[in-house]
Amino acid sequence: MRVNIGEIARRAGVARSTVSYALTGKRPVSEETRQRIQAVIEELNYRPNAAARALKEGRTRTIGLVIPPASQRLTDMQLGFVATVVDAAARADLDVLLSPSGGEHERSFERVVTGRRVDGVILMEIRLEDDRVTRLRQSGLPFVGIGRTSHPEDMTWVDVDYETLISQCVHHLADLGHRNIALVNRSAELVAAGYGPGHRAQAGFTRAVAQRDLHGVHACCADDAQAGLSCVERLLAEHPELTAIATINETAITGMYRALAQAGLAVPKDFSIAGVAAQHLAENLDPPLTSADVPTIELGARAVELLIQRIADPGSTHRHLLAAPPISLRGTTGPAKPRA
Amino acid sequence: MRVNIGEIARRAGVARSTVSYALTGKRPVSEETRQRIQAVIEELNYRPNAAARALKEGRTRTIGLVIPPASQRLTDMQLGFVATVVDAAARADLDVLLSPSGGEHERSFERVVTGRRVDGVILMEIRLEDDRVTRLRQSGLPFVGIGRTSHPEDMTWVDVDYETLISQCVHHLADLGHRNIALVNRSAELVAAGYGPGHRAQAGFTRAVAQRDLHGVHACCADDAQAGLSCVERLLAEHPELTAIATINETAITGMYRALAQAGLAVPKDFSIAGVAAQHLAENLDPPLTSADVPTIELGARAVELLIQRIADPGSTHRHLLAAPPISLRGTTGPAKPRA
DNA sequence: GATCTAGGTCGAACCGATTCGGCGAACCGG
DNA sequence: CCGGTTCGCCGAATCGGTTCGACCTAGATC
Repeated sequence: MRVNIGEIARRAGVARSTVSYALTGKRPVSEETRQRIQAVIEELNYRPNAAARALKEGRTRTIGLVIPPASQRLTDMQLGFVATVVDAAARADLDVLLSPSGGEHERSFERVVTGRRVDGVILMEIRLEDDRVTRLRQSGLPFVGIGRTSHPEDMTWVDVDYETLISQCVHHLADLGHRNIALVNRSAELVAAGYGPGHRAQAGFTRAVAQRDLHGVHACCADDAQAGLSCVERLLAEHPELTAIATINETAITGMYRALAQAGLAVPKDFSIAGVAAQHLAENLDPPLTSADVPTIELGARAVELLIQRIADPGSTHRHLLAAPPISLRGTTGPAKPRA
Repeated sequence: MRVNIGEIARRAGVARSTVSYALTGKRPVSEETRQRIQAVIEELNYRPNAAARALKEGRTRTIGLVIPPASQRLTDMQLGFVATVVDAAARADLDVLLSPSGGEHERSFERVVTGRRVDGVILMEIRLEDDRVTRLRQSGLPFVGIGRTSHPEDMTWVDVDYETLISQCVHHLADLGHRNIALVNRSAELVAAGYGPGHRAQAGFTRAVAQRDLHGVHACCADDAQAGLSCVERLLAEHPELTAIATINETAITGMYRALAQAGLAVPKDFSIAGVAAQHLAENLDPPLTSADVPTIELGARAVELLIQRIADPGSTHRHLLAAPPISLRGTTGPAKPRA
């Protein structure tokens, strides 16, 4: 049942190399022979064995996509990245090997990196100090980060400019008269582990707060609605002066809404909230969130594009793309109104 | 820079085969030699080339996961399946090759199926009549469906028993006194294309409505919040007698909530709603949805398990798993109250 | 008409692993 | 001391492609 190139060659009455050339077009083959070969191929529904080809060619036509451990749910933004990476890769006739990293999944990452299973890697959820980056670098495998480390010059990446975006959120709120603003970050563990967006958002927040001479509160919050609810409950109780929230924690937003509603605060009349989120999520919240819509589609596609370039020319200089989309006003921010 | 088994053998002063045996343990190797080999391997950080191994062994230690085209957003439930499949596969030291199918991505599916890139396939989003199933069957590649066709006996699958579950939802609502209930299905195109859950949910709905002598309305609704909103607006206008909704459309639920709120209907006081959804989603909605929580973790893990069995013994009899989890009451259903 | 060129094809080497048959040395019992 | 095992290792074949050098034939060139 296993049909290989030798079988095709035999039935077509030619050498194996001729079949190969007919397929790849790397040397001319007479029209007549080509058609004979093609007929046999279609009759037997032959496709070259990917492993054999990979072995000889030294490349697998596959890229690795390293995602956060699957057990922890992906955020909407991460999901957007995965979807567009897969999409862009398929468009370039590349397959995508999914590899959860972190925790118990070290083996998977190792296999992908050192087993030459892929031609290159796209790395998500990068930490400021990230040993996966170190591993990839020393392995010589081309890779592109969605996110960047604290020394981002000597690697290729695309990233969201959380620092600027959160800063813009704060300025926007300040323009509306808010003086007491909280930043709801992602989980304390994630931030402690050196999660880049967490740190950069905090930096942008601190900067903007200082520039506008505001009072800022920083809070970490686990990635689920329940955590968002209790986090905002606590903030409201401990900081009665707060009138607005800026956040990068997509997953907790519905919980935040709930906490505000339970506290009798209407959005945006009594309380404002703005953030950085996937457009899809922001639009589908109730009410739709005023947010900087992260262009996951463009970033994901660009990441694949950059990776393809790196694979083609591993020595090329590193390129970067830092996205800072404008804030879309969707009505969750309004003039400041001191709380009762 | 490329270190292969020959290099290891040379440095360790043994034959290549000996290195191989030391690695796989398929033949005894003296402790002394083993350690010498091991030392060299660690020094050079050697890992066997996956393509070469796959070529010789005839298997890739990789499974394919065929997902709906990436451009269309995955539902929470689908995302849950992907996550748990990846997780379970990693646990079994299998890699996962992601392949979007449908639309423009036919090539990707073909590559995966006929190029022997994978040892087996998990197929999501199966239609009642599905040519991908036909293709897989004729290719002889082991596969497991998450979902099933209209002739489900001769394939291996796990699935959610939408028919029973929606029927239970209707009975639950009828028990609460509701007499006029709508089923909000997924998109008309999806149902028209023979999307199994859509048809089976409709069948269960029709059955239960008949059994309890109710008045039932069936509506299709695209997979987003906006569509949910307009769908329910329309239902409320055209069918003023409705007091409850049963649904399998996860993505549209927030929109439905919004429509009810805009119509001045409180849930569950004035209007009830129940459905089939991923537990994570149901719990995080506001208010949390009374729903049959699909055990994505168990189903995903079982699908991988069944696939591993099929790969090991392709001739084994087909097994099935039909999940019908109990309904979790979360407070979106209450006694019927005729609308004003 | 001899030489050159280009098209078309073949045969063999090669990619990096696994695996089978076999061989020498050590060991054993009789 | 000899025949038979067992242990440890080696060499070669193999998986299914790609690719390089070589060869043959026709047609073009001078």
